[in-house]
Amino acid sequence: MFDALHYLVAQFVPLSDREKSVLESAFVFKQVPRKFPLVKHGQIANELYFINKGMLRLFYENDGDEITAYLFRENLFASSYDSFLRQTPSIQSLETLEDSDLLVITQPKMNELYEVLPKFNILTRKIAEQRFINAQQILSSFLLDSPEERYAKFVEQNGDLLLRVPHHIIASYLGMTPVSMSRIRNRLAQQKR
Amino acid sequence: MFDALHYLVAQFVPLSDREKSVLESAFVFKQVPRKFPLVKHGQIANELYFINKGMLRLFYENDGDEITAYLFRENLFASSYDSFLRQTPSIQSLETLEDSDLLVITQPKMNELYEVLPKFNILTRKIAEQRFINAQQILSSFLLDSPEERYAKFVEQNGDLLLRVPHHIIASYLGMTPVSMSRIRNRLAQQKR
DNA sequence: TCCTTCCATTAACAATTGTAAAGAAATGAG
DNA sequence: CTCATTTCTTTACAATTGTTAATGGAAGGA
Repeated sequence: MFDALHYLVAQFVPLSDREKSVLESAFVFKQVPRKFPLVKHGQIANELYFINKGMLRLFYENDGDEITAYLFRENLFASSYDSFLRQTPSIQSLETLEDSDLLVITQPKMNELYEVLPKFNILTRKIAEQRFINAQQILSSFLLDSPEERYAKFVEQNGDLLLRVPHHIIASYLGMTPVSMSRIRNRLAQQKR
Repeated sequence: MFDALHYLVAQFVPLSDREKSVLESAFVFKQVPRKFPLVKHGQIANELYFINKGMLRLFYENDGDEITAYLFRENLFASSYDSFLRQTPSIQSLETLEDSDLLVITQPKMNELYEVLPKFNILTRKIAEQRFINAQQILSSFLLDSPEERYAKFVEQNGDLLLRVPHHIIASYLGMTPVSMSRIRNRLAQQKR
């Protein structure tokens, strides 16, 4: 149950067996169905999720329709970070896209871990740094690439998601409408022929 | 010379007079002219800058033309963060937009500070967190707002920069061409009448 | 001060995107 | 298995953006 978590943590900071069990005890296993709301916008996010199985989507609610901010797959930590970090009402919502197996840690448990296991500071800092670098990469794609190039890069890096995630959710993640994405798909398919 | 720096640091973590002087001694004052290159893309960024006076721009070089990634004004830390944090070749360039007064700290000096002044960890973590939240805000503007709304928000928050920074540099920061930004300015000006 | 370079706007045209609506196909819940 | 819902694509039209080029004006360096 904790294999994937330990594997990820080990990439950032090595832990002894005893430290590993301390880490494990801070998490609670939770199985949630598809379309399950984990954070609603306006609420304060007080849980951080490690995804053992399934998929989560972080999204904005913009007068009626939903705009994807990020897609989290297996073996990633997911949360409405700004809300979780600063304990402020979230401007985003977090929901499962599939039936999911999650390891859940609460904000109070996090603070306990910081005291008992100082190395945990390094882990969260590195995760935050990675999130920043990641956000910057996505941002650069909006500045440097055309919608067509942005879609092409997405397929390169996350092609499998086209079969797992509804296209209109991917389209809003790429900053375009489903109609426009369908046209781009058509254009690229014809270029290949 | 260090007033603004101390003021910013105090917002994150309180320092004693002795700690302040330790902090000061890690920085070197540097006066650089307009259009001075601080980091060239491909190089590893080994300096972090606090801006006492002037203005810096972080930008991508995309076959010939330059796309603004961020504009740094007075009283901010500036750097090609991903390169500085991970000591990898920078994909961005950093340059002054005006004659600038900078406080410079090198990567080795930073590491010394971490050891002598443990509180420094908190400071850099919070700065990194702020940068992430900031990047996410900009990204959300690309997902949620039209180019026209994006320009309007920029004017609200950074209107003074319209008089300090060439418009084509702002346009690329907003993900549009100077021509399109000029049209948007025209449209918004007519709505006011 | 003069001269060169840079800069902002405008125009015209092509290309792309958004919007609204409709239909076909796939999916999920009971 | 069946039916209602969701999802993807296509079409037609309006609106916006990108591109290229030209102009007048501002700014910077010697």
